[in-house]
Amino acid sequence: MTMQRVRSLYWVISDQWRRWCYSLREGFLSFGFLFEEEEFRVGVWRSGVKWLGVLLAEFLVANVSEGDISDIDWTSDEESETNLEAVASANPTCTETIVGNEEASSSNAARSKMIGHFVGMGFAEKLVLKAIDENGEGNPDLILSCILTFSTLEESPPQQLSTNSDPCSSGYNENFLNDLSDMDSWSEDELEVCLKGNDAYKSEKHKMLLSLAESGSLSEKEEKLLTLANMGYALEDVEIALERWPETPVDDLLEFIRVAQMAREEDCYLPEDDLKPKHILSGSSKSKKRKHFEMKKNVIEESIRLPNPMIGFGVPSMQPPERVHRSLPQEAKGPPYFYYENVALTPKGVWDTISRFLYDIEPEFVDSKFFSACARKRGYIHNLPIENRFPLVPLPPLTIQQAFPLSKRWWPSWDPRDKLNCIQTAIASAKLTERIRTVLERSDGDPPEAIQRYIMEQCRKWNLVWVGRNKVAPLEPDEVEMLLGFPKNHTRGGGISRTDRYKSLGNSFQVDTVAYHLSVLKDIFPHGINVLSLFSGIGGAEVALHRLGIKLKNVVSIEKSKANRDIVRSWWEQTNQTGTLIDFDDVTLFDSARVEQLTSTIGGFDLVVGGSPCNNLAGSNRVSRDGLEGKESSLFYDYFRILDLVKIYRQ
DNA sequence: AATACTATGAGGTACATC
DNA sequence: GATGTACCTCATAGTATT
Repeated sequence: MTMQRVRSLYWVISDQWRRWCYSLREGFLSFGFLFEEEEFRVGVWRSGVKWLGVLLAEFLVANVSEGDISDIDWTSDEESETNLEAVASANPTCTETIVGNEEASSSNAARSKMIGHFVGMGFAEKLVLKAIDENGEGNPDLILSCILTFSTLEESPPQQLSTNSDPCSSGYNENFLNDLSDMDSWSEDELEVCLKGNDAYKSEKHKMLLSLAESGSLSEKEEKLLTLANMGYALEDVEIALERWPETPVDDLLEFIRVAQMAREEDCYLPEDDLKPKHILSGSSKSKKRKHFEMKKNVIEESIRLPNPMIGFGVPSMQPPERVHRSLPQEAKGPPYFYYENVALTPKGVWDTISRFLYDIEPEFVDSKFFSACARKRGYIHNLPIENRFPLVPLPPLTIQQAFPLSKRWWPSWDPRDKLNCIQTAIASAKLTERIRTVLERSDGDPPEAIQRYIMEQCRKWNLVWVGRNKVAPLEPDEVEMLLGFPKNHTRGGGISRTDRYKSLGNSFQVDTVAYHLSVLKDIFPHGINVLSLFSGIGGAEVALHRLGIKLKNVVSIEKSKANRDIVRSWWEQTNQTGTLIDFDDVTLFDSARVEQLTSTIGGFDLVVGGSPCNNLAGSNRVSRDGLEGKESSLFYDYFRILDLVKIYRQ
């Protein structure tokens, strides 16, 4: 790793404080790097580039936090552990260490936990202590906000490297990076780590392993090591890979190693070649390297692709895809189980970000057309088992003709549709359908092809169905309810307008799809579950669980719209639920105190379910399709925040 | 004041063709 | 590969009507 490479790292923070902190806590350093004036974000889902980032980060952490770099002006205050230590504490054991150093007189375990929590997020302990002293320990959100204020006051977030030397701010990054380039300050040990890719080191270690193998005293890990080394891979790479993913099969390790090698190949462009491991460079021409580089770029852009057919891990009506097993990272495993939903066709990079926050779990993209007569392409990220799912019965109609048998009589032969498009929040006006009718009445029999094309275009655009001779109409609200799997008149009453019914329905889950995924909970929780439902809307998740026959013990529902809350409340009473329904209106105000209180009251949430606002992601939005940072869609981060709190308090 | 209507494309994916 | 074609999308803001 050349120092030039290290210098080109920069930290993606600026106005994105929260993400940075959380990513840090998750163990993924959320930084990017610049290469030839192009920006690369690190941490892209399942792309080799993330691994490159992890590799770089581990290198930095290993070599700096453990070493004694005397000329870095961290601080004169020994209490300040520096944020860098917190970076190291992306490894949870390190967090514990820091908490453990906390004076034993601090018998208050909650305080300790709290400090550890924030330090683990990457804040300097000094700031954390200060914030806790000022705010007490009762309200973590307040403390977080206070810490952020301190941090912001003490620095201006670096877009580029500068010379900020404040140890309590991210200025440490800059010092740390700049000073890394100063080789004089490196201890011999550190240099040895840098150099250990060279041939001498490699062959010696390799020889040692070979001799151990002869005596038959190799551990499983060493055996893997030797296997890969014999295949010609650098021991250095194999060791790093094995250390990080000890349980990983050899095939996956190979991919990691390949990425590591590509990382070093990139370094070939840079002037300082001294530290380069020679075994990787031999015979690689510049054009070949360029090819690699471009390939990696594509990896970023195409890191998440939609499956075709869009059936996720399988749907009832089709043969399951080849892959029927998945392994989740330890930290993602339930309980609590969680289920997150949003539109599949977002602006680029959005699902990468969402996945990165939700434990790097691969999104399951499913089109509800396999569960309903209407399409609904959505992505779901969850930690539920994917074996032994079962669908709701009765199976809903899967074609327009089955769903609307009366329409057959009026359906013209030149309208080939058997599925409706995605149900949205607005419907066609009566003017449009009237226009279509008058156009059609001008011609006997089939209209001219141009007219047919126009009408088909409008029918697809507005999801129109044939309801009479020459007469098309938008779906009625109760028909939408049926297509989405809700009971008839679910959204009726309560003073809600027709327009708002369409809006609420258009923003909802497709119940059969969600229920199919949630069905595995029935065996896990035979006596019922406690549900935290964020962005509940008209209660798609609740209806799905109820229809699955899963008893709802306690449901805490957070929904902004009063009309929607009333709908869920009304449904709750109509269905004679024996559990308790508690509702809140503002997800941003749902803080740790509430989570703690509710957790202790009901005994822990078993499921956190929700689909965060899509309006800044959805293609229909021509005004404010701003991506995940949009006004409403950024509430996704609250989903993550609250899920995180639920996990903390459930322990 | 509440509700209904209307104008407003970009940004993708998927597939065929060259 | 490059290019062209067909198709689809959990919406919003302003205006008109009830």
